[in-house]
Amino acid sequence: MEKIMKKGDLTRQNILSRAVDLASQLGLEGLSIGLLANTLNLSKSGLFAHFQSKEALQIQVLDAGALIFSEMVVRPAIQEPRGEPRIRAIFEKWIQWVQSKSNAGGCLFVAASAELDDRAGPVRDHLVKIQKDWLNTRVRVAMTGVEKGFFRSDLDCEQFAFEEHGIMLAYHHTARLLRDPKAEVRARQAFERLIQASQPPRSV
Amino acid sequence: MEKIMKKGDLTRQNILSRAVDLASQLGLEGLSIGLLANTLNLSKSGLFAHFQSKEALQIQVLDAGALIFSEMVVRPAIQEPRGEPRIRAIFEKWIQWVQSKSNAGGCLFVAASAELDDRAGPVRDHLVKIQKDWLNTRVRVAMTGVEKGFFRSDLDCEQFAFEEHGIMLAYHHTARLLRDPKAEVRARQAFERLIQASQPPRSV
DNA sequence: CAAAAATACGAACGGTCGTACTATTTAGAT
DNA sequence: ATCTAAATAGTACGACCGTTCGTATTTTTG
Repeated sequence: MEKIMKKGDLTRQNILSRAVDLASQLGLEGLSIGLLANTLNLSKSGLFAHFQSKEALQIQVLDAGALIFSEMVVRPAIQEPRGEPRIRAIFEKWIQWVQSKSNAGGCLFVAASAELDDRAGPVRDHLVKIQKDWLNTRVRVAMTGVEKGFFRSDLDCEQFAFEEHGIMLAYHHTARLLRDPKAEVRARQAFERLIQASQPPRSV
Repeated sequence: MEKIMKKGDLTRQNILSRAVDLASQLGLEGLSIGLLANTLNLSKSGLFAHFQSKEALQIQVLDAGALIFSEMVVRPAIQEPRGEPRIRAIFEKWIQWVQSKSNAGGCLFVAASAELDDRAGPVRDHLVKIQKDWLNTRVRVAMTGVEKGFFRSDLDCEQFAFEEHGIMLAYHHTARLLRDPKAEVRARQAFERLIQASQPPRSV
């Protein structure tokens, strides 16, 4: 049974795929229904009928983006063995995600975070949930790093995830806005320092 | 001679002050001339006459924001003594800047960076210049930290500034989007770890 | 105080925005 | 092949966008 999907669902997926691209460039607010329809050779009203409001579209764009992120970053990392390999895989895939050509406009969530951090409403709430989920995932992975003995037993895993996030944000900024070719090296260096500080004290 | 400023320059300053606020909430693109005029009881065309285009307005908003940042962060930090006090003052004032009530919509430059990182044109170029200036300032301050012996002589000062920036970005995200009350503690902890790693090796 | 220059206003322009309604086309089931 | 329901198109709406222009008002200057 391949055909669970009616035709409408297929075009909706098509729309969302393009919408994720555009939203990463123009932001969730800057993404307009008319423009989105034009780039897909659809009528504005025909496209609009798939969502009942722009707000609903924005929420589905976030979900579609999160799904891609899961497939490109979370899934391949999760199937690495627990401990060091998985921790390093997350960072590696995350870097690749930022560089990914499908992210022509930069990471959708970096853009959306800056855009929505001071707005209220369901779109913001949805973004917060997605971001907290991703944070928690990384906290848990750090915990398995502790269990496997790769990390110190007294490591503050939430602190680890916080600092890891900071490295990625600085990388995003340095690579995408400043276009500094050293950005990736800087990010890796910072990550190695974070790893080292999280490991059991060196036997001297 | 107090009156170098004609009346028009005064209102222009007023406009820019409000515009910086609004832009930090709505972004540089989301900031509209009509709305800006309304909140100031000005006519749209009267306001527009001060700038000849929205693009010019956006550039001046960035400059106005950079000026406020200079006065709230750079200047007080610079007049601290070289070395550790100045380095810590930068971080401290920077944290206060993010919390500052004048930044109701979050840091203008975080918002603008995410918005403009994939656009071309003079507004983006202007933002890049401002951001590079700030980065260079911090690199130079780190260098004086080396000269004063507070930091290791082989410290990579650009790397230091990169990681410092990451901590602030993670703080911004964690405090403003996630509304995590532990954000500030996390940021301080990360900064202490960065400081410690930058200091001369502990005599054991 | 008058002349000149700077500043602000009101109305209007062509566009695009999100959304609502109605029609037309298309697809799937019988 | 026909009927029904889903999917898309068409049209219109009021609101707001950035921008222009002509005019009125205020400020500065001589």
